Amino acid sequence: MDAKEISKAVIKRLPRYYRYLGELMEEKVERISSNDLSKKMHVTASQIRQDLNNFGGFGQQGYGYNVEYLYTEIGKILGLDTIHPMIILGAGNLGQALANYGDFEKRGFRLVGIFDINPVLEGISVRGIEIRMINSLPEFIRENQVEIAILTLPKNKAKEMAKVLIDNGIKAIWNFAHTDLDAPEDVIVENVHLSESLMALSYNLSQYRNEHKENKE
Amino acid sequence: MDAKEISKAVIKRLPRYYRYLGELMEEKVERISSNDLSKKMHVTASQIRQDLNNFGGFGQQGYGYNVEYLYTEIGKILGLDTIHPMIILGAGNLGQALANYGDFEKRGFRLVGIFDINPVLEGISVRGIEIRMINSLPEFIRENQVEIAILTLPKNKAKEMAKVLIDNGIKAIWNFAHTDLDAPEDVIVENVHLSESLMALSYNLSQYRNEHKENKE
DNA sequence: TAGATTGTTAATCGATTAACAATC
DNA sequence: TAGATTGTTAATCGATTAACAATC
Repeated sequence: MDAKEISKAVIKRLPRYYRYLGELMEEKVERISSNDLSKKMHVTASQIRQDLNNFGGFGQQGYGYNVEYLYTEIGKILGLDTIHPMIILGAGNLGQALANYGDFEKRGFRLVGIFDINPVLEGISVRGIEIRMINSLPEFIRENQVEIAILTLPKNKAKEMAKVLIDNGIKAIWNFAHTDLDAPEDVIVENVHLSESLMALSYNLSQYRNEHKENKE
Repeated sequence: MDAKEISKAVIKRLPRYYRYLGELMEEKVERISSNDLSKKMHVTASQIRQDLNNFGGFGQQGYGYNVEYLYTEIGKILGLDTIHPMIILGAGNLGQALANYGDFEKRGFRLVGIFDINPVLEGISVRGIEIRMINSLPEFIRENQVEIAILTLPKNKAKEMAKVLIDNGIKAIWNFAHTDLDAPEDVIVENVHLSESLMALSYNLSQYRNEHKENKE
């Protein structure tokens, strides 16, 4: 009874609603209409109402949406009302940067371990968490009920380590390696391919230049 | 005469084609059909042919696509055949991690400067590039013809600094700050909202759990 | 009550997939 | 030439927008 499947596009927009609602709360705004929110966010009011109604009627006719209530509800939908024990695999620059990013913690993402394959790093602490070696990974995942693994290893190691993670029962992988991972259906993989994002930027840059070249000749 | 507008969805897929073609080259594969590539990438062959034909007929009937040729052509489309001088704004953990990421360089993204607002960091070198203060930014952008700014400042500083960048002629901003930026149409903004990506992962995690709860009771 | 604004259905738009003639 | 595979048109599918009755 999983009702209607929610489209990926809708899911991707939810965190942005959540962010704007958080800002409205900081500004002590109590209620907002889909129309006002649409102007702030540069989307259509219709899309906002459609998106929210996938999850239930959070608004009230003639009134709009209660900001705090909607914020909380979207938080629940996103699973931010639960603690998610999380490890980092790859204690390089990016891994350490993510380890040092404190905001995750307050959304329920609790970093409990950092792992690497390089013995030189063993025992070094990042944000009070000491770097462990891969051989202790299986036991650690079980004992700490780790759900999420952040994968910041180089691509040649990533696929192999993803397998280890999956074999040991990890539920989700946040993948920063420049490769696609093979994972069974019940393991969630969310990719952050930074170089691909930069290439998209680069495309738009070249594109804009070409479009405006003729006019200048 | 900018012909037909290419959809954003297509652009987002190009870097992935580029990555797979690069891997095929490493494996010394000379040619590939849309059908074989579609199996590797888990997309439809039809989509591959449609996508590529937005930019021209790169294939040959009865033969398929020449891997190296297609790789080069997609590289050109993405603007990877040009040098893009680039600066980082925000020398925190993430900024330094990106500075240390060497792969950008070989795609034409040349890091020429790192800036911060914290005077303590002034003069410290990251990857041979010393951290500069914001007051020298305008002159630096002009003299080095900087095109791209990587914005890794905290969100309260990001909007303000984006304005400085734009006023001084930056062409594109790769935005890692947890906020949307206001930019005129001719300035490209590519957002990387890491926490939103993690929330999407979290949603899928909760979702999967809910779908399988009933079965276990 | 009258005005405002949602929830929801219907219409439109765009993107993906299927099909096949063209052609190497 | 026969077989393979593209480029491209047509069909389908899904997502976005518009419209409006329901209702606070």
